[in-house]
Amino acid sequence: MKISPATEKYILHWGEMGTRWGTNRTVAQIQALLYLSPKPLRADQIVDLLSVARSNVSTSIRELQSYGLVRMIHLLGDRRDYFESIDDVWELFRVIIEQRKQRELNPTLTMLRQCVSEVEQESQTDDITKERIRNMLEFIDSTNTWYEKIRSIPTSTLQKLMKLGTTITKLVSK
Amino acid sequence: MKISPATEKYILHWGEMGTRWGTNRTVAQIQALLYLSPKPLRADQIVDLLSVARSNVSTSIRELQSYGLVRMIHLLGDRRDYFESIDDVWELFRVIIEQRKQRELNPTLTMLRQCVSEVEQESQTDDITKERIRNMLEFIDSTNTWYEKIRSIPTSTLQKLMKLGTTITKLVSK
DNA sequence: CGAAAATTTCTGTTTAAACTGAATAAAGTG
DNA sequence: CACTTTATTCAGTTTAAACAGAAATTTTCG
Repeated sequence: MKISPATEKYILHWGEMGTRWGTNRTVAQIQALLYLSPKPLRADQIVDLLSVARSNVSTSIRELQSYGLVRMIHLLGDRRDYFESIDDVWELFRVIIEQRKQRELNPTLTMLRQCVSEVEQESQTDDITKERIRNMLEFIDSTNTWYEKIRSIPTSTLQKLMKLGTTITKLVSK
Repeated sequence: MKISPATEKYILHWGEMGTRWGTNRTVAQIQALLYLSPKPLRADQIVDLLSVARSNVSTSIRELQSYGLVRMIHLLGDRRDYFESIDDVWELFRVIIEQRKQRELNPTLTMLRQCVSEVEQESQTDDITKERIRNMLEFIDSTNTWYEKIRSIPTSTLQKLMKLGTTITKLVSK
C-alpha cells in the first residue's frame, strides 16, 4: 500500500484547506486519505502512509468520528479497528455544513439576540450602532431559517435546482 | 468615545469568529468596531478602544482594505486617515464569500482538475480512488458554477428567494 | 528646509495549538 | 493468568502565527 503522486497532491491540498475550515492539517489529511482509499484503513496504516505519530492519528480519528465524517469498521477474525470515511460527496458536505452551523451560526445568533436586547437599555449607545446590530441579527437569522428549510431537501432535487441557476429568479416579482 | 457592554460583547465574539473565517482576532475586532461605529475612526482611536499596538492596527487595516471590507476616508482640514467599514450586511458577506472563493474554491478546483488528469495515467491507482476524485471535482465544479450565477443577483431578489424556502423545489420534477 | 506628526516596517517575544514519544491502559490470546 | 498486541492518555517539545515596541520612513506644514 503506497500513495500515488496524484493522491498525495490531493491529500496535501486537503490538509491545507482543512486549516481554513476549522480543523488541523492532520485531521483533514486523514479524512482525505480515508475518502480516497478503496478499503477501510487501520490506524497503523495511516501512521505509515502519512508519517505522523500514532497518538496523533488516535486523537484525529476521534475528532473525525465526533463530526460524523468517519466510521469505525470491524472485520471478522480481526480485532483491530478499521476506519472509513463517508464517500458520498453531498453527504460529506452536508455533515460539514451542519457542524459549522452548530459551532458558528448558532452561537452567533445567541450572541446577537443578547446584544439587541441589551443595547436597547443603553442610552449612551448611538442609534446607528443599534440599527447595525439589528441588521446583522436579521441577516444571520434569515440565513439560518433558509438553511433549516434547505437542509432536508434530497440530493437529487438540490442537483436539479443548482443546474437551474438564475432561472429561479423568475419565481419572484421584480 | 467608549465601548458599551453590548458592543464589547459583539466585538469580542466577532473576533473569535474571525479566527474561524480565515483571519486573526484583531482584524475581525477592528472590522466589528468600524461596522458598529456611527462615524469613521482613526487608527489611534482604534488603539485606545481595543487596547492593541499601533503597528498591529496598521497591518490589520491594510488587510481589511485588501479584502475590500474597509475604506480610508479623509475629512476636510484633517490630514489624518479615517476608516469606515462597509455597513450593508449583504454587501459585507458578498465580499467575504467572494474572497473565500478566490482563496479556497479556485485553488481547489485547479488542484482537482490536475489530479483527475494525472490520476488517469496511474495504472497502480484503484478505480474507486479515481472515481472519488472525479466525484469531488464534479461537486466542487457545480458548486462553483452555481455560485457564479448566483452572485450577481441583486440583494432584494435574494431576500425574496430566501423567504420562499422550499417552495422552489416545485420548479423541478420529482 | 527642518521640525513635528503620523504611519509603516522590522525584529524579537509571546501565545496557542499541533504534534511527538513515552507511559499507561485496555483488549484479546495461548 | 501471564503475555502480546493494540489503543489512549499525558507531559513535554516544536511550530507558526499574532502581537508589541522600537526604529525607520513618510507626510505635512511653518
